Amino acid sequence: MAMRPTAEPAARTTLASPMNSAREGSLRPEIGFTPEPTLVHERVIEWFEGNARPLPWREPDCTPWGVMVSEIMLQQTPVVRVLPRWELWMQRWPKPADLAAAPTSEVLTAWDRLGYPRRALRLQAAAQAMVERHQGEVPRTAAELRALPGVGEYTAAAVACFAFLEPEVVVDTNIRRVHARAFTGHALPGKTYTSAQRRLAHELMPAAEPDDGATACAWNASAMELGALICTARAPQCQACPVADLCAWRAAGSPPATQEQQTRGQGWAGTDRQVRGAIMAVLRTGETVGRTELLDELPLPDASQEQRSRCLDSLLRDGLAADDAGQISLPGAQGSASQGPGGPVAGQTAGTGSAGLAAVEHQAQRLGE
DNA sequence: ATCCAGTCGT
DNA sequence: ACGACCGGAT
Repeated sequence: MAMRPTAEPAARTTLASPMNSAREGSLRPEIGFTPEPTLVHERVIEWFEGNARPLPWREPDCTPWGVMVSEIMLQQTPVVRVLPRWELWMQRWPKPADLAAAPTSEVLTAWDRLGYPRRALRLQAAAQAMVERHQGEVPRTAAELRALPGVGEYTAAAVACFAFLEPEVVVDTNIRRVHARAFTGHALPGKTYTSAQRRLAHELMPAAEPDDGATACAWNASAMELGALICTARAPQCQACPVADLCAWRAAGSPPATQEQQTRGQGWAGTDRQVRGAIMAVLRTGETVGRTELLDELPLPDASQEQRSRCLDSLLRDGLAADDAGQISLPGAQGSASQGPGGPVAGQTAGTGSAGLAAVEHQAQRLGE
């Protein structure tokens, strides 16, 4: 696992591909032109070396805990909104044990307006589970990570890969889109992650030596970054894409997304999510208020009494709020202690400037020490 | 209205 | 497999 700093980048090693034997691609009747994965790997990884954003959780000195915190915060949340919260979070709770011992009210306040605050609850529950089951350390394997609260298929693979260089198949919304365009020839991947897409993602992984996760991780990080910066959902920057000439979607004439591929909007105004968010915004100020006053002061004139009440009850059930004899506040002490029936959701149970592949290499170094 | 490094319960 | 779950920006 240990890689010397002067070692040749993993991307330079020969990449074997199980798919096509042709040098540049193949013509499949039902799809059209399909590029040779090996060539795409080489191009995208090289592009990543010079174009990756210098994100702190990709720095060589970032701990696995820092990687994990970033992955949770980044769920359905853009990088620019995560950055400041992540910095404060890591400064305040540099290890899982620190977060595990923190008052939940402080955890939710620090989460601020990142959205989906149940993620903060689950992250604290995950930290507590790591203290109990993993000696306060972030576990190394995707299977162990997957068992933690708030860690799904994507996050388990991402933490195992980016923090420990495990050769996991990482598939997020960016990567699904890159695959859909470059290899399947579709404008968008569709709403649901299908088994066919999962199979394709596995087939597309570079086949490196069994013990070398660096190449797999470089491909994961590179494809993700390409989707985030170039192969974006709308107005992709194909003129700056390193594989524009290999892209199946481009080869097909860049057909627009079909109705099937469109993602239905979730809506916001008038939803319970908006009302819950408004309640949480009040509680985050640190205020402790009577149930009636709290519901009355919500800045949502269109929300019915019934909806307000229902949303507060759901927050109490989720462990995002606490009710002390009619006085509502953020939940006080650590995580699971005194909650309503059922308990809280959490329950128990790049080198500085250019970063890029250099960061992956440095991670390898650190792990080898 | 759509998108964003998704997860969870039904 | 589908909907709920936050919030800001385009």
